[in-house]
Amino acid sequence: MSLHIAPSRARAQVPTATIERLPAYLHVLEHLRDAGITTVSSVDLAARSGVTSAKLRKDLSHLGSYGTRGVGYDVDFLHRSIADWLGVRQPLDVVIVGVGNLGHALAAYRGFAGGGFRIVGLIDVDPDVIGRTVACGDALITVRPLADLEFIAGRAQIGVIATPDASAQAVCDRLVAAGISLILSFAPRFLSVAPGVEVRAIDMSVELQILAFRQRQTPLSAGAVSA
Amino acid sequence: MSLHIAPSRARAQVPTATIERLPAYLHVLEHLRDAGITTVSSVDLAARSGVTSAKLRKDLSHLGSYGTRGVGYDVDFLHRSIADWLGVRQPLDVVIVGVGNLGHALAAYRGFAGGGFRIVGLIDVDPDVIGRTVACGDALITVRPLADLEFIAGRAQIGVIATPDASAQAVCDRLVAAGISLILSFAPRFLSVAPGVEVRAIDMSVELQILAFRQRQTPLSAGAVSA
DNA sequence: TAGATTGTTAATCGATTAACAATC
DNA sequence: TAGATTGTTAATCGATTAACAATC
Repeated sequence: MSLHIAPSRARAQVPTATIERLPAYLHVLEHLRDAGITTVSSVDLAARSGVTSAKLRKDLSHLGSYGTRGVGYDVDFLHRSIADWLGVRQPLDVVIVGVGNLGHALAAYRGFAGGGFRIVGLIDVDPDVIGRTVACGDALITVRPLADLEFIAGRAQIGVIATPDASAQAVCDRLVAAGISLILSFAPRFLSVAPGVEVRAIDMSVELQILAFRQRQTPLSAGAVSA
Repeated sequence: MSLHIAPSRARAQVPTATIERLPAYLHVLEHLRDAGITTVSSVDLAARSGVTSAKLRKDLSHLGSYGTRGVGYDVDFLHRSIADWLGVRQPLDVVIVGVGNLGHALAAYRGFAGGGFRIVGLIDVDPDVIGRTVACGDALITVRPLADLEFIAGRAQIGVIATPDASAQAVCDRLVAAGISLILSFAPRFLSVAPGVEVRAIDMSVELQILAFRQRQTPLSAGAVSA
């Protein structure tokens, strides 16, 4: 990586692969903390996260030096350090477009609050759904019509697309036009967006296909236990 | 990769990264086919899939030679070839444990049938939900009690865990004990399983955190447009 | 001091990319 | 033939791993 551009914020580039694992560590650390465990070794934490200890130590070493040789990591301190580093402490506002079964499931999802996210808006087109109140963590949010999308999106940083496939691209375009640059999509279609907008797409069917194929290709497990 | 073991089924190992992209190509090809487009170039197909054309050609080259130089790929032939190769033609049976909002969303998901999956069972603990009939694609499936898990699992190859976090590991253990070796989990916790069992976990909160962080780290887009 | 465990090094492995010869 | 596009090569890049010196 050597895209020098700009006065460069020194923070030595952390590998993508590492970033994608950090939330998992965070989650395990929360479990440990809740269980009253105060210290953990890289071997233990790694096993609970489904990675090797070498990989875990390498990952953490990119963020800094948070452990004590001969002892391990302080659960609470490491958790705070990673959370700070990821920027989880400063919650991001989320708008969900499409309040069907999936939208409801997402709204009800307890993990959001803990992960530093706050649902600030729910949008749908169905007259039967518009106006209904949905419990999102502690808050009660009223479902608003599609016409209000721009207004609501203006208050959010993240847009979640949980609409049918056919409407996904249109919704995506409107979200981007309203200033959203982070989109999580559950529609089984590739969304094209302007440069600078980050899209992460989850397609259940694709996930199942990958899973099914992996098994077929490795009939005699090569270590198994995945995250 | 050189894990020689066993009489080795020659089929030259295809890279994991390639396998994970194949379902996306498949999906775009379906769109093209439905739109009546019969031929597509690697540049076009790649753009619609969110990858570079070099990567696409390299990926396809691992499966075989399905294009025509100077012309491109026949949409229908390439689709059939990839589908055959992935083994999508022979549908896999799925049991979903946990029929809350997420379970319902999964059951209603149209993409499953097209992707070569068939839902054969729904399990829940809630007396209000047990006995209810849910439309899964064409089929109507009745939600059965947790006690029936082993019976239903015996008829399935894939288990989907859509229960609350607290029950996930227990359900996972029972699925594995019942002979399931492919598990897709939506519980935000790491599941430990015996070697040979493949687990793929999707945690919405983790997905959002990765998304949010990516944006923070690349303030001036480095190409953007992701799959 | 002896035992334990981190943080880092260097070697290996796998994935991406650009370029182009082969060929329609 | 001229133009287009594949399939493959070789170079680059990034991620994983094992081993160990540093240090509690």
